[in-house]
Amino acid sequence: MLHIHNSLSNCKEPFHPISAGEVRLYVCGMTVYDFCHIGHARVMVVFDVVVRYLKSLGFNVTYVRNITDIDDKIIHRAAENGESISTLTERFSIAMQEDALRLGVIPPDIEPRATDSILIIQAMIERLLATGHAYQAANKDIYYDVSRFASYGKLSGKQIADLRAGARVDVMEAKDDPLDFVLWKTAKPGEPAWESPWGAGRPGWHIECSAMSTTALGNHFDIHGGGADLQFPHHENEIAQSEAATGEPFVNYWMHNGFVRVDDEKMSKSLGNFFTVREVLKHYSPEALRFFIVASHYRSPLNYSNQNLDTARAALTRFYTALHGLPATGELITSDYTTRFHAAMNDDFNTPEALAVCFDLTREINRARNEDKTQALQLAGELRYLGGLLGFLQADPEQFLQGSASALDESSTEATLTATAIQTAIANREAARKAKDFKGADRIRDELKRQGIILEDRPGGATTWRRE
RNA sequence: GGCUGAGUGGCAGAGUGGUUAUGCAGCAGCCUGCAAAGCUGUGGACGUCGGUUCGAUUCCGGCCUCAGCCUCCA
Repeated sequence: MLHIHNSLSNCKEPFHPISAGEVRLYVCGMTVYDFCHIGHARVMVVFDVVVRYLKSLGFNVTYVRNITDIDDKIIHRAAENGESISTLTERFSIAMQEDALRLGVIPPDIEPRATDSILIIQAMIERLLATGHAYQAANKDIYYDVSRFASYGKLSGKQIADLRAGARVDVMEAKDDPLDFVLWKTAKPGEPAWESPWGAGRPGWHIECSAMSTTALGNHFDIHGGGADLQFPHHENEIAQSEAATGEPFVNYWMHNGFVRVDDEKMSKSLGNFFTVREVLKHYSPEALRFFIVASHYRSPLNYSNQNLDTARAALTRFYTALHGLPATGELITSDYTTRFHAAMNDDFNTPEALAVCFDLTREINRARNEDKTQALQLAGELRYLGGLLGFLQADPEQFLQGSASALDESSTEATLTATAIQTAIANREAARKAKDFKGADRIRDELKRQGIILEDRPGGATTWRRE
């Protein structure tokens, strides 16, 4: 039985979908004005694992992840760059999708954009005005009236009174209450704008997710996810908007992933301490980055460091070394390892524990490979299957082991030996060994090692190689 | 200040009221011409002070430290 930690109750709860056999899931995607950083990668990978696992349990999953392509930062950045908003957002939407693809993230079923959703956003604002949950201020902006939504704060565990006490006063705002938030912003001269009953303007940030999620998934759906920083106010506001506009409960399970940190500080665009996905992928394989993310529980903080990425790479080498020479047989036979894996994943997607099972299975494969090849093949198939549920171990082991970890780093590719050159060196060493010229043989091996090539003499007499 | 969450062995990171997490690194053995890989064994831990208990790293309370949210942010 799958249990999910629900931010609404702050407890693990048994998961029951609204419609048997179906899961409808919405995740807040990114605002496209810059490249994805590791924090974005984490959201994408975490929910990719959630989706893969839900599917493996037999659920028919509808996964929606939006793209925010209009907001103040986008407007500023486009102005800074001297490019149009659509050029900027198109560029970074494509970059984001490329990054996701390289990380092995299965694309969402629906990827709505705010600017394609203006009409449904306006329709939702109309309903909120009609039911008295929103008002037009003196400056023509439309605001949500938080005081009209009794359960405001239920997701973030905040009391309206506490929020008011700590609210920062912004004299420029025309709100009735500092907690009210904008649904429709009147355009200033030169700003992008859409016509509306309330004048030309653009949607506020929160309303787009309410409009897009309920349009794609219905007024009431199963899971809504995103980074922990969105819990308040973004998700709190989404609940307020959606439930006021539809009169129905909005979401049953809220999932929030923890942050990526650098030196124990949150990685974020505003702090400027972020590493972009493409930057990291110059030095590490996408699979290593994915392993690094999955090796921590999704709600825990994740500290970014080269050392942790190196560990991830070493772990993958161990897996692929075990899989090497044990090709897929086509038939999947599962064992107790799969049972244990499921028990871990059923416990709020406990991927570190699931990985521990994979490591145990790996040891079993290594034990079996020389004694019982049939069993080894079977276990290898099981490992590939379980790895697939986490989105890795699907590559050809030889390719993984012989592909340079930094193959994407242009500066290092030119110095890399070709496979043919390595084979030649191995043949020369073999000849030296046959002639008992171990000094000569070792010289060749040391030379290869110096260039990042590790030789392994197999029991049968064959020599295999891999890159460090 | 309010509200969350966290403090585990050299590092990363799960978990549990009494019995092996797991990976990397270390040590020893097997294997090897020597290595590498692999296997076997092994050392090393639960912020702090109290309480509950036959027994707590695990439950409860105080304290200390850290992070996050309360403002754009995944």
